[in-house]
Amino acid sequence: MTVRTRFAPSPTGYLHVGGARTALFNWLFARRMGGVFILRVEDTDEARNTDEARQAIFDGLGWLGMDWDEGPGKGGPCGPYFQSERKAIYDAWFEKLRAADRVYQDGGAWRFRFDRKPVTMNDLVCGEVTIDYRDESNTPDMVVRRSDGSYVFHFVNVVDDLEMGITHVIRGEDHLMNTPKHLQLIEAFGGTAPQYAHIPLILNQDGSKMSKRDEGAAVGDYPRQGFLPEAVVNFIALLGWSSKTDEEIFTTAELADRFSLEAVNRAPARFDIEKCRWVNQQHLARLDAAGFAAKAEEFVRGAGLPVGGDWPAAVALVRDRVRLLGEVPGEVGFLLTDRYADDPEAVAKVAGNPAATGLLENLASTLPGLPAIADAEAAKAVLKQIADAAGVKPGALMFPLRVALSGRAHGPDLGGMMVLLGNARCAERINRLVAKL
RNA sequence: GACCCGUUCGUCUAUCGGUUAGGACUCCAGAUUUUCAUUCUGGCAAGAAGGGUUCGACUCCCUUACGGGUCGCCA
Repeated sequence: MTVRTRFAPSPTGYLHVGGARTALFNWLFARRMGGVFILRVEDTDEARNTDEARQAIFDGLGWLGMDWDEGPGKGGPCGPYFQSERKAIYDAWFEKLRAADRVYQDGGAWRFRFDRKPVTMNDLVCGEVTIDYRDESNTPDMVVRRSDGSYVFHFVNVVDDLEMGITHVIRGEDHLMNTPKHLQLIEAFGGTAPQYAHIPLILNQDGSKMSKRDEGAAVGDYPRQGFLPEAVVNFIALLGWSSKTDEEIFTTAELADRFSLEAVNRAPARFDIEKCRWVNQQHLARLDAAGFAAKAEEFVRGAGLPVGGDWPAAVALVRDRVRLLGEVPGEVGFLLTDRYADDPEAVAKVAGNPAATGLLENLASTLPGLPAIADAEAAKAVLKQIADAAGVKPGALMFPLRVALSGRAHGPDLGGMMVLLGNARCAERINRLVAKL
């Protein structure tokens, strides 16, 4: 029997990291088992559904690289995959319940009559859990159909899992107490229950429940900041799952190769955006030069910077200085354009050092007459020559020069900067700074 | 409140009765670097508490505490 899993979000907000991780575990499990991953949109709450939310789900899953085998835009033998289009199916299943006298009307709504007995589930993550339905006060008969004729979550969720042949339901722990209800419905239908795996929730750094407003909560925010989808997938996989080895950086394919429900933890995990950034840096570091440049280019252009001929060299010079691609424009800007802002603090520091001006002037007047600086070694030689002439160490010239060339106190290798900028441009920038001193 | 699930460094985690309790993020120190970043080396830091069971418990059992979840004509 082939494994069939599903992600069944309701389009009522943005795609949340918690939801993304639920989707990921379903996707990973299906891929690992050579099964089928289904996307089903649970849009039964007309009042709260929005088109933006629906689109956010598609965009988010697409960006993260989770492709679905059946679902919206893809079709499949169990469609339609929007619950809002499955009314006839639900009506038919509801009739079964009525014929079996398992529902009764209450205030216009229909309630499902629970079997008053202990219900035991065997959860793949939580183990054996029993809820006693003899205690009616704790387990009142549930509404399955509203007075307006529409069906509630429990009903449609169970019907669709049955209709779609779902073999494994992997969902958040907030559904654990719903499972015996679903088991009772399945029994009433005479169906075969899927296996359940309830995964722990994701909490904020402070242990509170993660909500949509918290930092890092919205999957849609990640692309803009320059996270790589594989890095985000890697990081959220590590929230509640472990490879049981010391390795933690995995490609999505590697995760799909190693994933198992047995290795899923039972305790909720806190979300640490710092570590997420570190994971992103690790994935960035694994990109080859061309790959990194291509991804960075998008952000650099987005920041309104020109991507010129020296772009590959410029990006190579700064690539290991960033954890997010969104940081690249700020790092390379001065290499791509002459129009960048000087850091007033850095300039003030240079101005406070009287010896710096003379050094810079000497360098600026020497540079144009020199052959083009070919590499960092050559650059150092030039600086040493100027410094020696003034009887100081090269270090005395380096900070002022860095500020002159980049407008900032910190940056990439100074020699590399000089090579990229060229003698003439270096001289211009030095003169420009000297004029400000 | 009732009913469930959980509890190892600040955080993510390894350990499936016998370990100096390991790794990673963060932080600190050192090396490299003109600077910052990167990289490398080293360091700080944990079994919630109390009872059992056992030759031996982080690991099994019980109690308490704490955390989370669920108790809708939301999903």
